[in-house]
Amino acid sequence: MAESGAPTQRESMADRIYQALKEDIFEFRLIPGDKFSESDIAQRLSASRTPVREALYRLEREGYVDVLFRSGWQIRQLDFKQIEELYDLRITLERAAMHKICRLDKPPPALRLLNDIWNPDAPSERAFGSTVRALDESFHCELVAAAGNDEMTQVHQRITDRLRIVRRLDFTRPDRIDATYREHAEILQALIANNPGEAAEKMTAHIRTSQEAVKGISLERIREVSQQHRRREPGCP
Amino acid sequence: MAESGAPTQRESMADRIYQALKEDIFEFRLIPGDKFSESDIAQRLSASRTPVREALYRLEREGYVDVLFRSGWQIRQLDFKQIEELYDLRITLERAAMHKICRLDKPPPALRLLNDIWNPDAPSERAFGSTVRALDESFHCELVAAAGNDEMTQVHQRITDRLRIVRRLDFTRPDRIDATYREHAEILQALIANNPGEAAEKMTAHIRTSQEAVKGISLERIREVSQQHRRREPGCP
DNA sequence: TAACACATTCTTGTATACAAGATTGCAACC
DNA sequence: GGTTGCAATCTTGTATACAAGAATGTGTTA
Repeated sequence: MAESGAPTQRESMADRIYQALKEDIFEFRLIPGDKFSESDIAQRLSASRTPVREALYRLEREGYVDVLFRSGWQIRQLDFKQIEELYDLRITLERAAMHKICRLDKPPPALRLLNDIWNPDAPSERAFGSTVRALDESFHCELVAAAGNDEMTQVHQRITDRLRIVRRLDFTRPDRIDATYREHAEILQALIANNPGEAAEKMTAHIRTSQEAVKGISLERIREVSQQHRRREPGCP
Repeated sequence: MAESGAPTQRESMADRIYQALKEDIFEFRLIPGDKFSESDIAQRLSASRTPVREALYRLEREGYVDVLFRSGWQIRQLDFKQIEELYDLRITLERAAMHKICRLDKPPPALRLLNDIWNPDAPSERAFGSTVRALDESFHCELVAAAGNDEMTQVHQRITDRLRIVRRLDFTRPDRIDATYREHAEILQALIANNPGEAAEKMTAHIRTSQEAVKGISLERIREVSQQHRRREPGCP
């Protein structure tokens, strides 16, 4: 649905700023601890403070930034307890999705489509690097969406966004990529065989692996990656 | 925790307006379909448009109002599919909470406290009417909180808020109050007996009952109740 | 009466002005 | 050097001004 039918309003300035800032965070151009003021952003993005504030408050409610009363804004620090809890909640939702999918009248088309990706006939069709990361994310999101509860899908999407930053630091080791293909394939097989219990167990184990990998992350690691990114695409803030 | 220790900032105007509007919605002073402008609210609450907008956008993201481009704001219509999905998600979360509670090292104190309320030694200690409604809400919220995942608790709280409007129209028939006491007591007994499966099943059935009761709700019913409220406390918008 | 044209009013979205207070830099002093 | 006092600057929170366009009411015409 590109450019959906209702052109009630062009994308507002506030939306653009929101998107831009969120991308800055995901791309490590803004990292935890970075401080800035509303005027900084407004100047950089050629806007006034009003839409900037709107975007920032949205990001604040979603957990990405903190506002310090009369002392500027700050990219929120990593909170490892929170990350654990978000993973935990993700597991709860995705397990529930497994059961819901198996209770559907007929298997959703997404199952076949995903199976084509993760059970490729020719192993050479496998993707690499950052593509796998994006594919992995959409695997989980599409499975939850296939369960048919939009509210659940939205909550899950918000969690996925929130965890993207730390997950970007994983997904480097090739053995994990191999394992991801294998585990996704097994989950899909269990779903197609209408075995929700097995699918849920395999999904739990799969996510726990990711959760474990993320535990080693530190602010230093983020700084490193941020530096690498900056060197590759210079001229940014 | 009244007036928590960090007086970093007095409650902002935007916060006050947000709370006031949310209460207006919960108390049926604003009902689905009602239209108004930012200036209306600003004048009524003696503020400027800026904090009003902030509050409104927050309410919009939480699903309570819609902004119509250059045509004012509107209390969001009831969406029965969404209500179904929210109930469904609530069941998912509360079932998960049952299992989490039983996996804790030792039973949380909340269990005993809740048991004192819902398994009262003397049946005469039972609460009535709107008190039961509030107690029921906190029963569910506190159980989820007892599971120990703050992120889950927050998501659940948001869902609870969102469903409060329709749940207020339930909880009138005395037989439902009796049943609520019985069902809550049974859930707590199952938890104390460390039987998560049974607790989850009973919780599911309990919530489904509420979900069914809510299905009969219509906009007309809300209008009626709104009129009653207005008559009782006149002088409001 | 019904329908159309036009002008007025109203609405949001954005930009800017102002207020209260936090932060910071610097000079003076021990 | 280390600390204190103070003023200049910066910051958010709120109020207001303006712009583009939607909604509405009114007068006119048939």
